[in-house]
Amino acid sequence: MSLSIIIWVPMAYPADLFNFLIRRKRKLIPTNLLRIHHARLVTARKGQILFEERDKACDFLQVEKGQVKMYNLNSEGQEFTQGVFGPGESFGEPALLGDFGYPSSAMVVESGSIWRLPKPDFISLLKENFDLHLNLDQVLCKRLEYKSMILTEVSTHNPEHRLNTVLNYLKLKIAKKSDDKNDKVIIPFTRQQLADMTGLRVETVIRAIKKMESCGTLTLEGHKIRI
Amino acid sequence: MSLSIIIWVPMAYPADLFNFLIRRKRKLIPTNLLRIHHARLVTARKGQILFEERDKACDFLQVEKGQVKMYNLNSEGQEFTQGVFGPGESFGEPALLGDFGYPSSAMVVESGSIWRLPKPDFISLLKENFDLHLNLDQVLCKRLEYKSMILTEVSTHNPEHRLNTVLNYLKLKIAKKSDDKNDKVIIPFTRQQLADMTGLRVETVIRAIKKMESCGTLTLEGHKIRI
DNA sequence: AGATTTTTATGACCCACATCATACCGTTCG
DNA sequence: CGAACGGTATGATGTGGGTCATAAAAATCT
Repeated sequence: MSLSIIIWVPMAYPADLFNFLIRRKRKLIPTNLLRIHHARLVTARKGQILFEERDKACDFLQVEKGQVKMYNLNSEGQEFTQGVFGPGESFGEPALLGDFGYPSSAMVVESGSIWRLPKPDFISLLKENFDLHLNLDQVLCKRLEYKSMILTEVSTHNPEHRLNTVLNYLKLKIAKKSDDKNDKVIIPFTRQQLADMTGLRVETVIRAIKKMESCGTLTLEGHKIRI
Repeated sequence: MSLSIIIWVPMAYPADLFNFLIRRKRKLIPTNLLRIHHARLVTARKGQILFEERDKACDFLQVEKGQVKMYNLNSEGQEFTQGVFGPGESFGEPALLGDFGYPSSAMVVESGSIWRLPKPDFISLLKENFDLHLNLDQVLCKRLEYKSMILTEVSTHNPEHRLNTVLNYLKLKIAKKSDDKNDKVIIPFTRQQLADMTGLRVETVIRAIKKMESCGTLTLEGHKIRI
C-alpha cells in the first residue's frame, strides 16, 4: 500500500530461515579473520537503512546478528524483495567487486550488528585465502541461480506457477535442515512477503494459494502453507 | 509464435555487441593459459544446443568465436533471454562453481568455436592466478547487477519504463566504445529481441517504442531506435 | 529484378491480474 | 476484557497488455 512508503514498519523473517536465498549454514568469513583484517563491528537497529539504490559501495558487509533485507521500490511504493540476509551472510558484494552503485537498498529488518570491512582489506583477505575466495564465488553463483529462476518465473509465468516454483525452492532450503527431505514443510512466510518476492499482489497470492489448495498442490494448516 | 518451438532459426545479435550484457572488451581467460590447462577448442554450429536447463555443468566454457545465447522457454514457447555471449566471454560458470543444474539452456546463435576447460583444471587455474580470479568475480557481479536491474523492471514496472531502462543500459554499453559518451546511439536490436529481454510481447514493444518516440524519449531513424 | 522471409505496424478483442472496498480472524497489549 | 493491529479473505470493477488477424515495409535470397 502506498502509505507504507512513509511510515513503514519492517517485517522480520522467521528466525531460522534468514538464509532462505542461499544455502550457507556457516559464516562466509570467520570472525577471527575479520578481526585480523581490521573489520569494524557496528550495531544496526531495526528499520535502519544501510544504503540506498545507487549509493557507492566501500565496504564488504557481513551480518553478525540480526537480519537485512535488500529491496527495490517503484514510484507507487510497490516493493520487490531482492534478498534477505541473516547471521554469517554477506550482502552487497556485487556492487563492491563490480564497481557500480548498489542496484537495491538495504534495510535492517531485525536489530543486530554488522561487520564492515574496507574493500582493500577485503581484497587482500581474499588473496590470502583461496578457499574463502571460492566460497564467495559459490555464494555469488547461488544468488545468480536464484535470480535466473525468479526472472524466468516473473517474466513468463502465471501466479500459480511462480508461487509453486518459489514455494518449492523454499521447501528445498528448509528441507536441507530436516532429516527426511520428503517431509512436507510449513512455509513460514506471510502472503505479503511471498508477493514481494514474486512481483505479485497480496490478493493475487491469497487467491492463488487457495486455488493451489483445492488442486492439492499444497495444504493449509490454519493459514500456514504446508508443501 | 508457437511454431517456432519446432522449427526455430536462431537470430544472431549485432557482431560488435555480443558483450552487451557485460562490459568486458578482452578475453576473460587468455588463450595461452587455456592451452596450458588442457582446454579443448571445439567448433560450434549455429543452432546447436550446448546444454539444456537442468543439465549438470562439467566444464568452464568460453567463446572463442561466434555467439551463444542463454535462454528459458515456457510451456507456450515464450522465450526469456538470460544473456548473450560473444568472443572472449565465458558463460555457464554459475552452475559450474555453484554445483547446480544449469538454470537455462544455451544455443549457438552464430557459428564459431568454444573453449572447454574441465572444472578441476579451471579451479587450479584460478588458484594460480589471483587477478584472473578477481576478474571472474567482476564478471559474476556485473551479471548480478544486470539481473537485479531487469528483475526490478519486470516485476514492478510498465513496458515503457522497462524498455527505457534496458535501452539506456544498452546505450551505456555502446557508448563505452564511442568517443563521446553523450552522443545518441542506435540500438541495433530487433523489437523481438528487446521483447525477449524484457518479458514483453513484440506488439507491446512496438507500441511502447512508438509512444516513447512521440514523448521524445527516443527518435526513430527508419525503424532503427536512436537514444 | 523479382520472390521470399523477416521485421515492423496497427486495429479489435479479451482476460488475467491489479485495484478498491470491506470484513473477518487471531494475536498482542494496555 | 476490549481495543488495536497485522494478516487473511472475498467480491466488484477496471484496465493494461496479451492475443489474433492482417498488412506494409525491409531485408535477404536466387
